Formats: sequence, C-alpha cells, structure tokens
Amino acid sequence: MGRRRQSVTIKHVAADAGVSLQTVSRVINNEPNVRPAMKERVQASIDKLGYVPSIAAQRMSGSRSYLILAINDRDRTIADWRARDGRDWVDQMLLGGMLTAAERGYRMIFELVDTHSDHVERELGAAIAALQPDGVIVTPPHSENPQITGLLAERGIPFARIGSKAEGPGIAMTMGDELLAAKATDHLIELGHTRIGFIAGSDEYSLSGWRVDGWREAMANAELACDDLLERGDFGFESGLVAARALLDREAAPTAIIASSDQMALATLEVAKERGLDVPRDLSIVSFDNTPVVRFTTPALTALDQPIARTAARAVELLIDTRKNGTPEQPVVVEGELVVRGSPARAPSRSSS
Amino acid sequence: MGRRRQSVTIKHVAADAGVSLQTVSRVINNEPNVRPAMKERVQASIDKLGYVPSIAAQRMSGSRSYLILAINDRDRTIADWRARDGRDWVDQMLLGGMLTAAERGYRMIFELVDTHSDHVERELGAAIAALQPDGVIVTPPHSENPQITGLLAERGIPFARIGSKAEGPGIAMTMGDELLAAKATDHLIELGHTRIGFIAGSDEYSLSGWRVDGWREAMANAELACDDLLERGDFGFESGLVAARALLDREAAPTAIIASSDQMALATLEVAKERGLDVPRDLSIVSFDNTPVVRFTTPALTALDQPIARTAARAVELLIDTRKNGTPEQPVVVEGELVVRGSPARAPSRSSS
DNA sequence: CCGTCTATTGATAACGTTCTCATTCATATC
DNA sequence: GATATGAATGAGAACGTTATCAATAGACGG
Repeated sequence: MGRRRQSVTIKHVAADAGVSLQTVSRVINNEPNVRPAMKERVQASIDKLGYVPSIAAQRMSGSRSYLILAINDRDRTIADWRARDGRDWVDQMLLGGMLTAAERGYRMIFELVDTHSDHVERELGAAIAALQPDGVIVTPPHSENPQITGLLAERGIPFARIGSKAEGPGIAMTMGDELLAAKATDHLIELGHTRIGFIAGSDEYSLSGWRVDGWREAMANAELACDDLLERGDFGFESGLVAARALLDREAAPTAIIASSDQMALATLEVAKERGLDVPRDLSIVSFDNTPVVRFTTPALTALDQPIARTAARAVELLIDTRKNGTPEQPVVVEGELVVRGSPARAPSRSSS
Repeated sequence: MGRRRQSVTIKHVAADAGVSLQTVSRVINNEPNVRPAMKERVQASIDKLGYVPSIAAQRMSGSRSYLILAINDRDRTIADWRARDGRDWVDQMLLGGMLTAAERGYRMIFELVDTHSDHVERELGAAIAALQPDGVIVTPPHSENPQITGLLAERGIPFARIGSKAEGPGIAMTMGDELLAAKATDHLIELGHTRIGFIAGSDEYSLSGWRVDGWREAMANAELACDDLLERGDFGFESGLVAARALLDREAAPTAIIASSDQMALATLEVAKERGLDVPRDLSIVSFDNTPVVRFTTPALTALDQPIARTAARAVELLIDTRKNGTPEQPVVVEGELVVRGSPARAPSRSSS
C-alpha cells in the first residue's frame, strides 16, 4: 500500500505559473503584497489545473486546520435520536453550521461526549489532539462544564459556549431564554390569564433558571403573583407529567402553563386530557423548543422556537473570525420567536371578577 | 501567528520509551513484528503521556486520513430540513455512521452537492482533494450519477452507492426495496384487499422501479391484476395528491394504496378526507420511509421503515474494511421492516363476492 | 546620484507521521 | 558449522503546505 499522492499540488501550480511555492501560497491565502498581475497569473494556473489545497498539509504546516468541532452530549443525542420524536441539536447544528462553514471553506465534525463520565477530558482531549480544530462549539450541558471549558482555554482553541452567559474564556451565546419566557408570559397575559404556571427544566442547565427569571419578571411587570405556580422537571416527558399534575392540583390551579420543553408540554397535554380539561378552552399551554412533534398534536402547540441552527451558524462565523476580530465581550444572543398555534386561548372568565 | 504545535508527539513517546519513532508508529497501528514486551513498554509511554496521533500528519505521510465523506443532495437536504417534517437522510446518516466511525477511530464529514449542476465534478473533486477521505458514501440520486461514481473510481477512493444495484466500481447497497414493497402488498392481501394501488416515486431513482417490481410480483403471486393500479409521483406531497386522485377516480378504485413516500401517503390521506372516505375503513394506506410525521397523523400510518442509519453504519464498516477485505461482489442489502400502525384495515366486503 | 526604506518574491526549514530500506540478531536448514 | 531465512528494530526520506528569513527591485528623500 504505497503512498497516496495528491494529484495536483502547489508544486505543480508553481511550476505552471513559473513562480515559487511561497507565492502560490500567498495567493491561496489571499495575503497582501502580491502584485495584481502576479496574482492573476497564479490564479489562472490554479484554475487551469484544478488545484485545491490539502487541509492535512495546511494543518501540518502549522496554521489552520479548517475544521470546526461540535461537542454534544452523547446520551442525550442518542436518546433524542432513538425517540424519533423530532429534531435534535445535532441535526439542527449540522445543517445550520455546515452551510456556513462550507461558505468559508471550513468543515464541521461532530463529537459525542459523556458529560458525566470522568474521562471527559480524555475524550475531548483526544478529539482535539487528533483533529486540531480551529474552533469548537460546545452545547449544554457541556458548555458550563469547567473541565471542558478549562481544557479548551488551556489549549488556546477558540470556542463558543452555547447556553452559557458566564464570563471567562470562550464566546458566550444564548438564545435569549429570559426574553422568550417573557414573550410567552406576556402573550398569555394579553389573553387575560392571571394564574400562569411554569414548569422549569433541569437545574443542571443554567438556561432553566433564566427561563424562570423571564417568567417571574413578566409576571411582576403585570403585577401578578407567581408564588406557588412553579414546578421543576428535567425536560423529559415523565417529569412533565408529575409537574403538570402538581400544578393542576393547586387550590388555585393555573389557567395556563408554560413548559420548558416540548416533551413536558406534551405531558401537560396528556394530564389535561386525563382530567377532562379541554385544551385550550380550559387550559392554555405554551412550550419551549418547537420540535416538529408539536405541529401534530391536537391542538397544535404554540411554542417558543429555539433557533439552534441559526445559533450554530453564528457560532461558526464568530469562531472563524476570531483570529481577525477576537471574541465578543458580551454574550451573543440569537433570539428565538414565539410560533403561535392553537394551544393557548383567552382565559376562562372567572367567577371572582 | 506562530506555528501551532502538537503538545505530545510521537517523538516524545519515542524518547520516553527509549525506542525509535518507527517502533512507536508500529505500535499505534497495531502492526505485526513487534515483541510483546516492546509493545507493552511503548503502550505504557503512550498512556502515560496521553499521546494521540495527529490525523493531519497521518494523512500527510500517505496512508489513511481517517475521514469518511458522505455526499448528499443539497437541494433535497435543505428542503427536508426547512420543512421540519421529519428526519432527513443527513440526520439519520450522521448518527448511524458517526457512532460506527468513532468506534473505529474514524470521523464522518458531510458534503452537500447539487446533482443537477454541471460543477458536480468540481465540487466533489474539491472536497476530495481537500480532505482525501478514506471512503465516500454516496446517497441517491448521486449514487447513480456516472459523473460522481466515475470520479471516485478514477481516484481510487473506496465508495458505497446507497440505493444502487448496478455493477461497477464501489459497493452497491440497497434497503431491500422490492422486498419491502412485497411485504406491504402481502400485508394488504392478507387483509383481504384485491385492488391495491401503487404510487411510484420519481423515475430519477432506480429504487422507484424496484418498489414497483416488488408490488407487481407480490400481486402476481396472489394472482391479482395490477394493470391500471399504478400512478407515478415525485415523492413530494403535491404529486401525491394528483396520483391519489387519479387512482381513486378509476372505475374500479383501489381499496388500498401503497405510496412510495410518507409525503405522498399524507397526500393520499388528504385526498381520502376530501372525498369523505374513512381511513382505514374505506381506504387502507401504507407508506415508505417511516419519518416521524406518520406517527402523528390520524390514523397513524403503517409504514415501511427505511433503515438509513443502519445502512450508513454498515457502509462505514465496509469502507473501513475495504483495504483488508476488498469490496463485496453482490449488492449489500440492509432490509427495513414494516411498522404496523393504524392506516390499513380489513378490506370492505365487496358486493361481488 | 546615492542611500534608505518598503514592496515583492524566493529559498529553506519545519510540521508529525509513515514508507522504504538497511541492519541486527535469532532460528531453521543443509 | 555455514548459510539462508525471517523477525525485530532503526535511520532517513517523503508527504504538501506555511513560517521565517533573506534577497531583490523599485520608490523616495536628500
């Protein structure tokens, strides 16, 4: 099994154009201080020969690898995928990021890592050593794992933390969780609801807290009480059942519930059905995520879209531009929107008003 | 911007173990003719230092790149993704292939290519020149595009053609389309149906023809006529509407319809609704694909699952093992299964029987 | 017209690995 | 015991690109 050779190398181009390797390299990388005529001549040879630089060689020579690595949680990704109940992060990131990366001559590679294992560092370290990516996109819950962010910072690799606002190395990015939660709350308030329950997600994710904050603030702005209207789940369906039941068991049960995930919203829908409550007549529901599933329920759920694809695309851009522009000081917010469907309705007129 | 250095290289390991670079390389690649004691000593140094080979350097030196490239149709992928109505090929392939590749120390990279453009060769050629993948997975409709298969064959890169049975270079792989179509047909025959209509997919894909063949054969085996029970669509929803209407306009309208895609099945469901036909009482439906959408329709659709993930996983294995085992002579079939849900029912008893 | 500076180009080393070939040493064969 | 065979190890070249530094040429000020 002999050496496998590149068909057209920079050498061939240099020979064809009658210049040095270095000059060709300069043209490829769009470096300054190349005379226009020279540039044109070299470019002509490149086009004629159909030359494309080998990214392996480019990486070897010590500059860029043209690879962006995306880190996702293994268990969660596989679970989402097995469930086949909608798009997962990997899927959204792939398409959102891939196209943007491709435009800039970069490629995306995915790596699944277990957050809870003690070989996080080894797994991630191995991926980095093997690939030497120019940038890394880290998704929750990894984005707030100091083992991971620490490793990346130490190796000096630019990275984006999605779902993290903390200061420190790396680009902090969020999808505007408070704003979204407030948007949903305001929407329900406008419909006349005053008792709006909230099912929070797992504590492990800071964004769970931000969403609660957004809801609290919107409630406070409208001078509505939100004590005793909060339950906590873990984003999964089962936990949603428990939380929804708890909320509806309250003396003053909410007339509307915001769930921090589609799965928990589906569970809420289930609980409503189980108690003979009509959605949206008796109970309004709004959820986070907007995975495809929620279009097919009866009624279709109004949901806060998580712009994962757009966020990934933005992250890729920011990472690529890091060498030129550095990293943004402030957290970068890629805001999602409220997709209105049929699950909320005007609040039932109360006897006490 | 200085050279970026690998933290631990083969050199460090060699120094630590007191052996030559070459011996370390042999241990890494599990080559024969290394004394067990030596192997152990080197491995200990590797573990101690946490050494991981740079794939860029490995590629440079002429052997493997440890990259598998997956080629998908750009328009179709983006359309599927925008529609958000279920999983697409890329998504399934990513997870199916990624995990398998990771187990073997390989990575998958995706590339979207326009089939219909005249720069197919340039786009694909550029990706290959840049990445130098050890294997390529080609999906329909690319898998039967001679420009693409020709290019890959010429460059001597192992590749798998998914959805292609043709002889020629590369590994031919199918998901058992005839078998699946026959399975669906038999299922409906068992339920007493005799007039089973079939909506074929676009001519551009050979698998459209295979599915028709499977249906025809199953009908023939049961001595049922299938003349005048075939319509052709393009896999899309709109074309399904036209085809379903045409079938149901027949003098002897079918009591069951098999659609070559979920989208066309959804369209058939729509047409049934539009004509006041109850599904499954008046009309049975079975579809191909089994994307997540079909679980949420009323009734949920019985569908033939396309095992894209499993196929991608198998393709990755076959490609990696190509250097050792060569390529299979016969097409490799990764068969899907019939997922029974609620859209078919026993045939309505006919006046003439 | 000379010296200085800067823009442009080139030559060579370096990156981290494997390939090729050479060398050593032990074992089997005659 | 000499020789052929093969296993185990090592030395150095090679892969394709960019970083570094040197060289050249032209521009500009005096």
